[in-house]
Amino acid sequence: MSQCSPPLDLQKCIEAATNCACFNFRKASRAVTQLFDDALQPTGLRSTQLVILIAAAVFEGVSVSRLAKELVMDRSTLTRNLRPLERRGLILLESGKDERTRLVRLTPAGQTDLAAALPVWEQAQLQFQEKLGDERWKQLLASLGATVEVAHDSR
Amino acid sequence: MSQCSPPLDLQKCIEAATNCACFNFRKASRAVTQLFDDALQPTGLRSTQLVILIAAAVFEGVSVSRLAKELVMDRSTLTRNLRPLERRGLILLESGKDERTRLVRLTPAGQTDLAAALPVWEQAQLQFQEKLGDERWKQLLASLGATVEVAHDSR
DNA sequence: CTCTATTGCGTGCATACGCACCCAAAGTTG
DNA sequence: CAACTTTGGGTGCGTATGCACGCAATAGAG
Repeated sequence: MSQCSPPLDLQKCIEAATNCACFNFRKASRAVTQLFDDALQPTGLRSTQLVILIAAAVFEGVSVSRLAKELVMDRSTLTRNLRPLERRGLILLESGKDERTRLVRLTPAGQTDLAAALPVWEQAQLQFQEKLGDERWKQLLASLGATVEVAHDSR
Repeated sequence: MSQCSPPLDLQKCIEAATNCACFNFRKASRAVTQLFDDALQPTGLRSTQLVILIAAAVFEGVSVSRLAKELVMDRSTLTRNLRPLERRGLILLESGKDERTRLVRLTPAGQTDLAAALPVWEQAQLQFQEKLGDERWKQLLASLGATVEVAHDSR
């Protein structure tokens, strides 16, 4: 068997570590998540949970599947992410006319907590924007959107 | 008690949903991760695992803590992420001179799998770059780096 | 109306993520 | 050296993530 495995190209590894889209996105995502989780701590909500509450407010009475599509998230992931919020009484899952669907609604407590968290979120967001530079953020936001389209919609 | 909770401003919610850095980063991160996990499936490695193998190759014999810092990841997260790779015999954790440290090394099997996965990764990366636009990706990569600095180093 | 395909959700499984906490080894100070 | 501090790691807990699979309700075909 003269078939030997290709030698491990360290240079390629370094290049991959530097340029990998997946790695760099995940890394940035972790860093930003921590920043926002930190800021949101006094609200008792994680950034992921705040996002869900916001989406529940905007898409009042939406089904789980539809909401998952909006958030570009697996349906089963959303199902589980809803659980802690439901336990804490911030959202409610009720059946629609179609007995299969489960409609997501904000409870009054959820509305209160969301309303209280929004200013805290805004503060964190503005601080981040400022530190990154408004112009750069604007551009970055557009690129994040383009990335989702490229990565998700072409699957 | 005339102290009523602030009314829930739907417009603010929509604005938050649209602009939130955390949400948009996490969303993009999910989409890109799926794209790469998809592409990497024949290699038997997830994108997160490939990244760790690459890092293990580049930082040969590095400690867990140091590697976690490099990857901008919690130490305990890395500890657990190493486990499946160790079980599969792709990496090895050995003690250093300092009895506290655990040094991460690629096994021969790990080197083989990594070498085999690199071309697959490159294919996925190039495809993504091409669809997003090379110039845009270049810019985006720089902004991702700046984001990590802003979000992480300022904590 | 029955049979079948589709749709909406949930669960089991495995991994990914980070905080709080604990333990042991190494360094520091008196 | 003994006592304290710092450092490197792991674990318990709870959440986040998605795939494969299964179940029930609906829609569609005949």
